Amino acid sequence: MYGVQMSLKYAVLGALLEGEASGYDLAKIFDVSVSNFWAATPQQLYRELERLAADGLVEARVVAQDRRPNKRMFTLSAAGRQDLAAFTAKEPRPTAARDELLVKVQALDVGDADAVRGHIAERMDWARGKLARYERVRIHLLGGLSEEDFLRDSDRIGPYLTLMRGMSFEEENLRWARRALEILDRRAANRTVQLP
Amino acid sequence: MYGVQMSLKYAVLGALLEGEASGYDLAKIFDVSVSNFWAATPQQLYRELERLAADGLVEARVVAQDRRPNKRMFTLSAAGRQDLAAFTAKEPRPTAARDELLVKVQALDVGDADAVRGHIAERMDWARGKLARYERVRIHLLGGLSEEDFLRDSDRIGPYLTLMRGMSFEEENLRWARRALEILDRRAANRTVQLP
DNA sequence: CGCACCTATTCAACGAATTGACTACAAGGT
DNA sequence: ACCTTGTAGTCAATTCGTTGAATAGGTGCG
Repeated sequence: MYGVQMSLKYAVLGALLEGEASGYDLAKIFDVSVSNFWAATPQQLYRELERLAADGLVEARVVAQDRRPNKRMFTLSAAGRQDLAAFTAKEPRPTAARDELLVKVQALDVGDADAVRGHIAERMDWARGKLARYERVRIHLLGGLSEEDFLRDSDRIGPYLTLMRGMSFEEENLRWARRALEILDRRAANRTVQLP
Repeated sequence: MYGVQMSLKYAVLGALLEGEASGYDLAKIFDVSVSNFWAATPQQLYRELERLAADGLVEARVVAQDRRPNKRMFTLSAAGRQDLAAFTAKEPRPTAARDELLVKVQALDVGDADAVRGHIAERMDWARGKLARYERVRIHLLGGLSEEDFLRDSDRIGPYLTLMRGMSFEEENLRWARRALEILDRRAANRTVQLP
């Protein structure tokens, strides 16, 4: 039935902990937060929801709307919740990184260093944008509480912890990129001096 | 011929900038450094090398060994080097994250919080090990020079920049994990006090 | 008035990735 | 003699991921 690469399944079940959602809703939720640690396209989500429904891990109902296409809303079933809980106890497999920018950085010395410089600068813009969106999500999660109170009293801190991770990841991205640009610029300056 | 997801191709070509290597060698190189930004299994590498050779981007020669199976050694061809250089100029696609640990952290509140705590602690051990190995690679890359001298004078800084990224990524991992454990432990302590 | 974008999903096709099993031989230890 | 680990790969099956396109009405903008 399922391969070993089944985290998408649990990423979806985990997202449904927030409440009932359509495939379209999930696509948006993934876009703003889940994609930070598990990216998925809408097609993947629709397919996965189909399977989860077939396996009884989610319950589906069709909601007719006027002025809009029908939508199917999904909720976590008791079996789904149990499956998700059991999943948390199993060893996670190590992270598999996939960053095309770094493939380009690796080859920078035989390639177009200026273009790569540009890519790094764009990555910084992207990271700043992501951080701003994360900060909004954070405010929303806290719901008026201080971080300390929230983390002590809330009965649902998982999403906050993963959000913290997303934020510090992007901050780290920025730090690295700043340093890399500094290094590239210093070298570019040296080159122009040494080649009259 | 090729899809749009072609970074593995360039990760391999980039790794061959270091010199001639067999599929087996590449698997080891990926394991210690490249996998930090582009993970690949040996099977993927063998398949990719086959294709690269067919396309004339690498040159292959069979080396007969006694007491060992034959091996095929690959070198970057002029065409391969050009292709790699052209690749660096193109827009990189955004990073796609895949971290199963964070899927578990997200669902921690309905799952086995102690087990997840354990997974985070293991991730810290892993990160510390990775950092130690990176530090050895760093010393090797510097070849006796100070970082400043190396970054100013070397004609190949790409690998150093990606290594920096790998190191700061793991350091960030550690910082996040420490904070997460702190939070989980504080909550666990509160629970035992409040449930007599 | 028209055009582009948003909601909401489905389908088809293809390419990429993952897993497990299998082949061989060598070196080193118990 | 046996077992494990390391070298150096290949093959087949299946799952996963990606892209493009089709459907179909609604909303906002100039």
